[in-house]
Amino acid sequence: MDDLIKKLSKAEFFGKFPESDREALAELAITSRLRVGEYPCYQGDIWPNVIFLSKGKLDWSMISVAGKEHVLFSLSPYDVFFGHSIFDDKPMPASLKATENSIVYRWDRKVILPILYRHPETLWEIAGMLTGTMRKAREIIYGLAFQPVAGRLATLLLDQFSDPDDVSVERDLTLNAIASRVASSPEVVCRILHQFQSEGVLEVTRATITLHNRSALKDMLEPE
Amino acid sequence: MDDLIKKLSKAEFFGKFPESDREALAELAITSRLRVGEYPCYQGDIWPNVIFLSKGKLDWSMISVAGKEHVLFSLSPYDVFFGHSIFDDKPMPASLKATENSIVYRWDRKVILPILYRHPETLWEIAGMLTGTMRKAREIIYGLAFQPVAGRLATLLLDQFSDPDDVSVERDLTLNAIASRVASSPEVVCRILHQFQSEGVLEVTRATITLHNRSALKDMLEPE
DNA sequence: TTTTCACCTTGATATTTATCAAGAACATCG
DNA sequence: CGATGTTCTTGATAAATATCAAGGTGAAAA
Repeated sequence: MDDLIKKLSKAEFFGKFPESDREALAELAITSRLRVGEYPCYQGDIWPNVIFLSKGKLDWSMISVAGKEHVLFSLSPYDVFFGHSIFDDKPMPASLKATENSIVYRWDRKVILPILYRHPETLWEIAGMLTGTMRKAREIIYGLAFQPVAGRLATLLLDQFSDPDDVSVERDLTLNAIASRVASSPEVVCRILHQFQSEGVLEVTRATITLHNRSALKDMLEPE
Repeated sequence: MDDLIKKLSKAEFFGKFPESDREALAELAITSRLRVGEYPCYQGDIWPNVIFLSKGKLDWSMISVAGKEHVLFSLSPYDVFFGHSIFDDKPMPASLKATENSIVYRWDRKVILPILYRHPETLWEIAGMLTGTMRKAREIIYGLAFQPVAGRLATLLLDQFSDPDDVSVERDLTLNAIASRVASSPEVVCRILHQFQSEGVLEVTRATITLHNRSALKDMLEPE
């Protein structure tokens, strides 16, 4: 419990709250333990909640009528997520799916709204968070509208190698997982990865990816 | 001036404000007249403003490094738009472009923020508006990730024929304009339009489009 | 150690989409 | 009314992507 209070203080959003509010939040939180593959919230649900991810990983993903999945982004520990329905009571436009065993704290609108209203700046901060998500969505649209699969894959890789010193990463994503993030198929991803390899940009083995030429990936995105 | 106060009261967002606030807003608004093709805000600008469109039409669109344009949605009279920068001081992710001669009222953050803070519920409403745009973005992503051009075109047409009684619309969009909304090229749009015609779904002339089979368009989106 | 299973890899092929080019239809303006 | 410029249309072609199928690889479980 004290543990949760401390964790909340590390969250970008709740960190700005006064300690007393965090205590109240910790008091009211509903804890869930999620197994890999479970969905705390499913596309189409009315789900007026706020969650705080304490441990694990959640994917925010859409599922098409044909059954394909597209992962828009993931939540990591200390992330806070506001369900769309909390603002407009309409169905959720995508699903949350646990890709690791996770621990999640949840508050219903009825519970959290009074606390949020204690300090109006908080409400303004919410708009800031939502703007952040809108910017992410914009990047996704940009990729889909203007870039070929190779470009989207390059973006994803640059994201994985975000630390300029890292030249090698464990492959924690399967080809299927990658495909569902770049809106393509595992076969195509496989081919492009090997094409990058043949161009000397990187090296793939079953367990790792080693980056040899970061700027080649960047140039692919902003030609010049 | 009184005119503006009255118009503001018809806006979804400002309509919920007390009259006195609308008066203050009308007082502080900066008016711009825009010609077709002008950009009140350009992708990359820091633009911490709120605008109210009184007359005309504005497109919210992204431009790729290669120079292609993708229109995400349009603003119509009485729409209110919050520039992303107002929440996070970062560059705007897309541009606003006048596609008709327009009249726009604008408030800078410094000016409007005190008024918004008068009533905290207002701040919550903002989150609701942003959620609305996020839902639009979600639809766009869904189209790009899961649907072929024909499907996106079908969605756009159903949108144009939103009134179930309308079977014929003036073509106010050129093939180029349509292409930049479905992220494709005018040639491809032209072909698909004629393909729809040959299937008896609709009829295209230079000036109008007549819908013969609305459900065929819908079935295209949700196969079954 | 063998079995099993999920994942990766590659080829062959079909489909979709983009692009280039050229001509036709139409509207506008002098 | 003719000239001009934009928009539409269509063909030919190339490129990108999806899909199906089959076999390979490695890790974990029995």
